[in-house]
Amino acid sequence: MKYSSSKENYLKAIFHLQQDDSVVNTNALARQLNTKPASVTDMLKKLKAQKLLQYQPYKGVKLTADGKKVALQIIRKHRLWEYFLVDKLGFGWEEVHEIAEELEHISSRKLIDRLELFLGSPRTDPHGDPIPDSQGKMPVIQQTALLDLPLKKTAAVISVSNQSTAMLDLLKHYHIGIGTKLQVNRRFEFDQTLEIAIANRPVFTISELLASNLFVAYDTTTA
Amino acid sequence: MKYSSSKENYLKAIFHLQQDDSVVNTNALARQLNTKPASVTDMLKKLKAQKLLQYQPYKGVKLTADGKKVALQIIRKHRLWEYFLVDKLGFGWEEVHEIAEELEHISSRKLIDRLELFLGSPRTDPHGDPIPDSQGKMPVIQQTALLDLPLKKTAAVISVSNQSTAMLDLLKHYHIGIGTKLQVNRRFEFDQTLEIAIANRPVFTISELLASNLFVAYDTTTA
DNA sequence: ATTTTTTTTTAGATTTGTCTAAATTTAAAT
DNA sequence: ATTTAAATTTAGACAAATCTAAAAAAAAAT
Ligand SMILES: [Mn+2]
Ligand SMILES: [Mn+2]
Ligand SMILES: [Mn+2]
Ligand SMILES: [Mn+2]
Repeated sequence: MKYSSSKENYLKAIFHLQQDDSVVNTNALARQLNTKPASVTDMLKKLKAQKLLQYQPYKGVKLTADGKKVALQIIRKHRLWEYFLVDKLGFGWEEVHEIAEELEHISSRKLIDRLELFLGSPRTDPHGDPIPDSQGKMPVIQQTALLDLPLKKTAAVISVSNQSTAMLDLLKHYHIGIGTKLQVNRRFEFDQTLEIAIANRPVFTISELLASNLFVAYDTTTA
Repeated sequence: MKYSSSKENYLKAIFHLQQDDSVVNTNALARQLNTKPASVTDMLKKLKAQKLLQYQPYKGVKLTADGKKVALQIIRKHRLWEYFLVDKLGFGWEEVHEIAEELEHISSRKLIDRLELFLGSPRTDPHGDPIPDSQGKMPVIQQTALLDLPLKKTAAVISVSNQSTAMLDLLKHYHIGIGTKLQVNRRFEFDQTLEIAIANRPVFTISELLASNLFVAYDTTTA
């Protein structure tokens, strides 16, 4: 029931790359983990021997129920620590990911359950991603792409799908974060740029690329 | 400037075994680290190559200034995390050591400095041991062995030199912890047992072995 | 001063996780 | 249907950290 940091990172990466019941390829994994395809193949054999994933040579890989369970515990730890770093220690949301990559491998179950309580059982991490509960159940958060938001409708940013430092830097520049309330004034046809309005601030425009990575929630009750 | 967990554990163990400028032997280190003497020799050669310690075959080992600096940073992290676990997450002081053994290897400097601030810059950990500051300077805490405490003098427990689970269990049983105020009523000559009095509690006796591992502070101003 | 015991080091293996280079399989293009 | 290209796996090597068994050095005992 105890796996190396390396194995935990593989399981987490596979989980993230695995949409629905699709299969994950060796090269994609190697890219995600900053390693070489040959190393991935080696590790897949070991994880298969531990029944954490299904794997047939050349045919890609998929987590078993056991593998998913482990992955979800790592994700739980990662996101709770991120919340701690931002909410309790005052870190910016763009600097916590790296540190959480280390903290997520601390093994004490009791520690993480108490941490959750201490934090007040938050439902999402600082990037808006849902935090699995201690059973590994991850709440599905209803979200709409910012690109699909009707004009002039106020909505709150609830998650960002790309969390690269470059992207988070840009969001910081615009002062956009999880919970920021905004609306789309108009769409410019020429380059698909969006004009954004935030209360008490001058309007500004953002690129389609940025918008495509922002997800929002808004009141859907019929007026 | 970044060392493996294993190397950090070696440096910390040597630091703890090294009184004043004395030399540490291979066997003592092996015992402390739950490893074999042959493994210790291997590692000492690597640490010497990194100039973290002075080592001549058969002649024992001693930390260099650099080695001490690294050891003190690990000790700082260990004790701050222990404080966090007890003070913020509500752990008992006897259950935090193991978890801190893992947390002490998290590398972010910024994390530990912010943690210290968040905790209010405590001067000692839950076991009464002093916490080195970010420069690695460790405050010396004036302490007296409980065995040397004059009879009927009230004193506060400030540290325990043996932190085995067995010992901490026993202290828990007696409801003795850091900060507990007590006095020694009398010493029994036959087995050197001490009779202890704590306000609002029946008196009880403790063994000489236990007493020899307890350190206290008391008012030394002349009456 | 030898002999015996203890401590420490060396020699040679092992495990885990990684890599490069070469071989193999699968997929795409002609 | 071949040929070419891309993806994946194998073969062999390496670094880190550990171990067992044997050799060597130092310390203790006679
Ligand atoms: Mn990680
Ligand atoms: Mn996150
Ligand atoms: Mn440790
Ligand atoms: Mn402690």
